[in-house]
Amino acid sequence: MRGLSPRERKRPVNSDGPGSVKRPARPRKRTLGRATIADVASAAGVSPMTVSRALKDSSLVTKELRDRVAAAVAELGYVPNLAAQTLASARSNLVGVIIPSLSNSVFIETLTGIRDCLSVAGYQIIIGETVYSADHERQLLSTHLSRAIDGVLVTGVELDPDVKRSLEQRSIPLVHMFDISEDPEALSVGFSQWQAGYEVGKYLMARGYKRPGLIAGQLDPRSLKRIDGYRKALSEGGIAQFAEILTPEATSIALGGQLLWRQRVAWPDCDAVFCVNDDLALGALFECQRRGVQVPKDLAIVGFNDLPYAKLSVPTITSVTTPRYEIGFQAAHLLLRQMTGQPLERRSIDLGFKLAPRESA
Amino acid sequence: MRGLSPRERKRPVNSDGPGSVKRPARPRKRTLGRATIADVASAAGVSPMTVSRALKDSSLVTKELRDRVAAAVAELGYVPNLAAQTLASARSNLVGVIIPSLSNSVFIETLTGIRDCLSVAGYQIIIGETVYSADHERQLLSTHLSRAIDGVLVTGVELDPDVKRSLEQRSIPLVHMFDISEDPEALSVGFSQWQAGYEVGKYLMARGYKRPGLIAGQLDPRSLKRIDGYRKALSEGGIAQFAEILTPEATSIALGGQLLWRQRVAWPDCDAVFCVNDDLALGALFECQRRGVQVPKDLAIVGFNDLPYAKLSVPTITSVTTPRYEIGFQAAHLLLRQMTGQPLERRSIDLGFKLAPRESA
DNA sequence: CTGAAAGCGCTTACAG
DNA sequence: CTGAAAGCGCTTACAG
Repeated sequence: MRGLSPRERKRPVNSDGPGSVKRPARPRKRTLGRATIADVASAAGVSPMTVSRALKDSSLVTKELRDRVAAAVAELGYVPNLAAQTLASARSNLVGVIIPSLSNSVFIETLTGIRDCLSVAGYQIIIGETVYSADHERQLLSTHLSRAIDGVLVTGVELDPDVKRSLEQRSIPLVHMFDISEDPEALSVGFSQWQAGYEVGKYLMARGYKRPGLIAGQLDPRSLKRIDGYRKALSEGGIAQFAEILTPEATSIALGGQLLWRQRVAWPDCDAVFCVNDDLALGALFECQRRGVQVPKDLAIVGFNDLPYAKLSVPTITSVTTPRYEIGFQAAHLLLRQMTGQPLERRSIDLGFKLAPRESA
Repeated sequence: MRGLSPRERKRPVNSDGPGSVKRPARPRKRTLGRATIADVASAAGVSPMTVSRALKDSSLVTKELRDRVAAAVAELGYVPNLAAQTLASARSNLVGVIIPSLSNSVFIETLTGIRDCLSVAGYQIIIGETVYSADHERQLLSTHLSRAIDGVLVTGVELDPDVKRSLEQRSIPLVHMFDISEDPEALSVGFSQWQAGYEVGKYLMARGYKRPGLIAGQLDPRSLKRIDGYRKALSEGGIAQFAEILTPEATSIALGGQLLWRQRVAWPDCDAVFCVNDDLALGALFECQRRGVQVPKDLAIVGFNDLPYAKLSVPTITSVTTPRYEIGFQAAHLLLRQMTGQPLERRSIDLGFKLAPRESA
């Protein structure tokens, strides 16, 4: 300790003087026994502030003190208390991420992108699943607010007005993902869902399919936009009546099979189906295989998102490749710039999508 | 406010007396403008403690005050600051969950089970992905420690000794998931991975397959145990040499196809393959279909975990159903009891597994 | 049932 | 470059 007298841990001492009328409460120990910054400080023979600085930005502290601090940290197994840090600095280094569902693997890569971008900047993420419910979303945001998040990433461009207000009120930066906001003020990273649906429709028409149908579950805003774009393309191709099965049920491979068959029964003359996501498409493909419907000869199938199995199934599934990882990464990057007050080149980033023609259509 | 004089927000006032030598620092505002418990208190005409109590356990406060507090909370849009709560109470209401990977959908249901159990008890979870690396796991735990987690749920029964020590040191409850610990002290919820592999081997032998092989990626401890059990069953059936392709590569549907073919080339006489998980099995099935290998006639396929597609693919995939949701729920429940100091009926819970014979084997 | 005081473990904002 | 003081927004532990 190089002759430096270690400082005492400062705690008010109960010097109950003779003049005191009421007996003041004794100082109470409420500590957990974990090493604190004060422990490190006294072990290193410096002030807590020096420890704090050495830990944050070592360039502010001389090498000698820095080394002493490092040694003390290692020796005591000191782990900073982020609750205290958050309270004192009013920064949590926490970013809230709101996604519809973890079971929809579409969002997993996005989470990875977010994490890859944010972790190097020292941020952690807390994930909230809305389960496609606005109520849940509101609830989640409130929880996130109580954790004092520094920013939020939310799936979709539509947001509950109350939620929006409380974020603005606290000036918590927000970036939308998976779609492009119409609001010029809003930050968003994604692609045009409508356009993607439109191009699927155009593609099927161009391939010569005469009677394309559609199956969809979930019916979240993004699916609805794809459906809308798809319809537009069909109308432009002269198709007036849509052969669609829509249901609010949660999407799944199993649901794909069910919807496909309902669709077949209702419109046996359809020669193609757009499944608004790949899980539905895979389920539809399995159902066709089981029922002896040849894909694409009897029925063409198009999925959406290009999940890993789309290029591996037999036949491979025509789908739309979406930049899921990139959406997460870029959205996080944009949020980072906003949180740190850096200038933004643009407020919305359209990452596009890509139709991937394969064997099924 | 019913004639009650709202209390002033107590902040030290700069009464710089004439006797003072140095000018004391002015009190500094560092607040964010968000309503605090003190704001609610003065709006409701009560003390902060009453607000705190009304919010936590309303039975401690008279209905009248409770209502006044509720009104003030609503009016001010008060959201409690969990960082302050954590710091003051030394409880974070945060549970750390360590899983290998979010992209492996096996763990998603487990997360749901955990959340379902913990959320009603008022706990939030923070997820850490180890990416199957012990280093990452150590790092994650350290981050979780700095967030002052009240408990941890970790995948697998093996744990870095350092990590274990620092958890014990802080007496943070820990429950292992997905396997049964041999350590009688440890808490664990899962099933016997070894036994599951063993039964797959027995099943294939019983079905008359003469030359069963195996493909595996990842090679995490649980896969290795399954492999081990599988080998044991084969040995007992008189098979001395194993037709296996093992690789540490991350598991995926695509990898399943590759490994299957390598396995075929190396051992063309194999009549069955155990794929240590369903993704490998699905990839293997696709590869067979593409290569014209009939399943199960030419080659039987068994997967593991019984993911949704296993019962939907054509042919359906024989697999082992694992209680993933239940593991999460029960593990969380056990952790909850441990965290709240309730007695434990048993320290390890074997939830079992179930072989699901289907078309592929 | 209610409240005043002190403390949780950090950092901000100063001062030197 | 370093440190002493005060404060962040809650709760604990008392006292009445």
